[in-house]
Amino acid sequence: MARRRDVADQQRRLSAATWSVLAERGLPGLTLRAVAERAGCTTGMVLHAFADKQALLVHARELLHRRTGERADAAQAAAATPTAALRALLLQAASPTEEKREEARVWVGFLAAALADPVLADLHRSYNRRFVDRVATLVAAVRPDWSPADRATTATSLVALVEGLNALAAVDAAVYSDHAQRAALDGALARLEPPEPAANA
Amino acid sequence: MARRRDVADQQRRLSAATWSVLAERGLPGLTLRAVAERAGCTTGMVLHAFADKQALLVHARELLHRRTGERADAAQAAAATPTAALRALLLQAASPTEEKREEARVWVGFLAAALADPVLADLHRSYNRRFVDRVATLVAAVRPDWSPADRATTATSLVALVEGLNALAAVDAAVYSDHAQRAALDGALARLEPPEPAANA
DNA sequence: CCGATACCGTAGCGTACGTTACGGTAACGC
DNA sequence: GCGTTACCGTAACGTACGCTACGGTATCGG
Repeated sequence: MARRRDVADQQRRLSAATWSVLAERGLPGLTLRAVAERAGCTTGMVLHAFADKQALLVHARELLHRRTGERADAAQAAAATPTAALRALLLQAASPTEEKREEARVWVGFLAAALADPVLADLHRSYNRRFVDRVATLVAAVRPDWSPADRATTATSLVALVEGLNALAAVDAAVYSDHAQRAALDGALARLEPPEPAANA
Repeated sequence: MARRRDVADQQRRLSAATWSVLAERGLPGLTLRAVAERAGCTTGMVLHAFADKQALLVHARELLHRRTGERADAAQAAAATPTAALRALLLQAASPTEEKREEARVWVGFLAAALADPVLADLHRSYNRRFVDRVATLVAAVRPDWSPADRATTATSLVALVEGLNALAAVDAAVYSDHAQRAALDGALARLEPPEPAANA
């Protein structure tokens, strides 16, 4: 062995460069040359660290999942009740932060890329199902009286609404404004909270 | 002038070839060479009819809009009441037809492409707002007692839910099955139909 | 019946991409 | 201290893309 440089630091710098390119140029702009230029190295080193373009794509997809996952964890942890946690988890996805807009754009890009790339499609399914499970768990905590089928339907509906809002807001921020997104989620969440814990029907 | 061949027929054949390529290879596969090969001609003629790659993209985007618009018209026309029309319009978007899966995939591709192409972004905004207006009109007919703000929120929510379901179903048909999509839309539409036309609250 | 003209196929240019082969260089073992 | 070895920059190859220049061909006007 010889010349052992800081592999972890390289990986970190490449991750930062990858996300920087993704946020600025979108997924079609995520070329090996762009990542190398942003990281201050050459394509040789990038391919030495990733071996393949698809490995870079998988890494970038994991970056997106980690970002959204950490934010979801934080939103859930800050809430006291399951109802508040569910609300925080979903509303956190509809915020006017530029960081969120970046993530929404990147998410749309990966969604489109997954249509032609089976590996990315598997990743997308896995991550999305994890999100659905997260929402379904909170829904079960909020409404344990509902049937599992109803809870599952509610969870998938909420996820579809959130992702739909994010995807549409990425292109039309005027119609799908922050206010519109919050109002849409409030309306959907209203079906979970009965006005009074009285007798059913 | 000399040699006037059937321009309309050429346009029709190119449209069919364009959609065929789009459905099969997705938007990244929509190259001039692919369209030419599918239409049985060469890139020279394609560029003679479209002058530019972006003109082909715009034409393809209009094709998608026309397809979805015609289907929406048919769904609305077959319904008797505004409630049924709204339901038919939204449910029509959630059907197990392979044709619909194609359209959903193409829609996702154009959504992602709009993030980097201002022309496609304008088209997307225009078409999507037309869809929102269509839904909003039906919502206004169903619930004239609601405020315009509530009706607008409901319309954008329904559109976001439908597009989110379609986009997610394009990648994960198991979780977002036909049954799941119908159940999600039924739940969202339930908020529009009060159980009895009794007094408010 | 023939020249002019609109049409379109052929071929290729320039570019950017992923990928690879190779050489230089710096670090570790002995 | 030096040879070995891992590491990475350089350069280029092959491919596919959008696009264009040019020439052949079929069609219409006279």
